[in-house]
Amino acid sequence: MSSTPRTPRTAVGGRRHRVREEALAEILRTGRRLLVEEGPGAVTLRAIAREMGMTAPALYRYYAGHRELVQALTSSLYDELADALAAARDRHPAAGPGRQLREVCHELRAWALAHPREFGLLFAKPVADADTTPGTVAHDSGWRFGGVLLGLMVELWRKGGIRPPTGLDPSWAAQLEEVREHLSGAPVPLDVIYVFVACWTRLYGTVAVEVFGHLDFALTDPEPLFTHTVDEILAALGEPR
Amino acid sequence: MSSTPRTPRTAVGGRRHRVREEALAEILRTGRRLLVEEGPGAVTLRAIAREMGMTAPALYRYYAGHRELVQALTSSLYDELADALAAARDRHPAAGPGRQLREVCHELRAWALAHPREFGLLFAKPVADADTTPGTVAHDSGWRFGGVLLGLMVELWRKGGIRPPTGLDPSWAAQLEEVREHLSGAPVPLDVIYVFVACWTRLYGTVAVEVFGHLDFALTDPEPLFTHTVDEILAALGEPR
DNA sequence: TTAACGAGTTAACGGCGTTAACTTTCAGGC
DNA sequence: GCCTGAAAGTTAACGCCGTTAACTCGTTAA
Repeated sequence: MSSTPRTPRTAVGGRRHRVREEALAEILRTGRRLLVEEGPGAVTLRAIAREMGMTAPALYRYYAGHRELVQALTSSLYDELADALAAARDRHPAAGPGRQLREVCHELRAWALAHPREFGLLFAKPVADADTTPGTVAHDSGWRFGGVLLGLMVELWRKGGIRPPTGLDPSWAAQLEEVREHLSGAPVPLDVIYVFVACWTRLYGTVAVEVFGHLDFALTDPEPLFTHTVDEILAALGEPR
Repeated sequence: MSSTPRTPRTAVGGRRHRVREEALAEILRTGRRLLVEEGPGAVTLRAIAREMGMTAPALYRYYAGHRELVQALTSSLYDELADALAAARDRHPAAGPGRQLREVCHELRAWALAHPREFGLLFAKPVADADTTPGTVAHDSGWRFGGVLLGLMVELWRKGGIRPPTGLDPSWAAQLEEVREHLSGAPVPLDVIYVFVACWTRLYGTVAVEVFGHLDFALTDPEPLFTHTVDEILAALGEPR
């Protein structure tokens, strides 16, 4: 049995620690380049090591295996997407949550179209395919990403424009606690969260169906459809065009 | 160079032809079982051959390679899904296209939840990942599947309930010809096709986001959300609840 | 009857993830 | 200032994968 620790105890200030951080960053950089230039199938331990002038087993000093490396790459991409969305949100800080959410939606589509392979890695697969254990880092980064959308939706709810559908059987939504935990203490009612999820579903579907090419058969330019969908989403959140 | 023809010329009535057809069917059956029981990564030439008591190179008598085999599996799954949707459509033939489309939407979700791995193979990946050449059999089977939805939408359009959004810039939709070809001569206007695509996008997104587990964080039972979404889709097609 | 062909085999190549056993380099305590 | 131990990296190997080449065997059709 190998006695190598997963995360070696390098002094945080020391040189060794700095070199290790840079190696970790280069691994993710290389993996992403392979993902972008040659597709998800090319993100391979041996290929990454080759590009870095190393051999594959050396990567086990940094990640427990191929799956963990891809997981780390996924997390970093979630973070980057979250940053892009946050930047779009803060582009016009005084414009109000409606306008800001509109910007964020379009930024999501723009990011997906500019980085289709990355978007595919994040969203084009079952989040739990009997492999990825829940509660991982990817899960947290996913929350960072979704939090940008949720935060603006909460602001819109505070403005009072949301009219949740009446008569909804509240037989669902028991895990509200986790959502509320990530909403940092906003007592959002259940039916409003329902609206949030409905809007998120719609946004995701619109972007995914376009990026994954399932729309090529019908539309040459899906942009008007997207803008129209965002209009309807914002109308559902009490912010008509 | 190997001189083996891709599709040997076996007499269509003869015994040899029958045996070959059964072998082709068994390959797909085995591939699907591996997909369902062990995930997409287990659909392997060697594994399929092993299960069938053969060796991997023998499969090259039936498919040009791994990609073509998976493609054939994809097509057969599209066909099965199309059959399921058509059956749901014909369950209540006299109920009118609105009720029928409602049934079909719920059947789509039911099929996806009952066969998540298959659904993932069909929809959880870029349709053109620099590999799959367009115009293949999968493309045709995909049309068979989408045709069930499109057909009912056309019927709804004939009923006259659709109010397409006004003032849409028609800068999109040049490939209407291909859509019309598969609509078998129904002169559907552009803005109505726009409504079709918007509804299809919404339906796909709702099902996909649930099946791929991107909703687990918020909802324990997404069924009410789905029913509500179908209601809105049908309202957009002129068939309020 | 015989020649062609379909179906299947074995052997091999290169690439993959992963493990084991080894060497080298370097940081920190005596 | 040396020494020890851990971190970083190596080579070799195992079993998987897709794919190709060269071969055998049985059936079919002329």
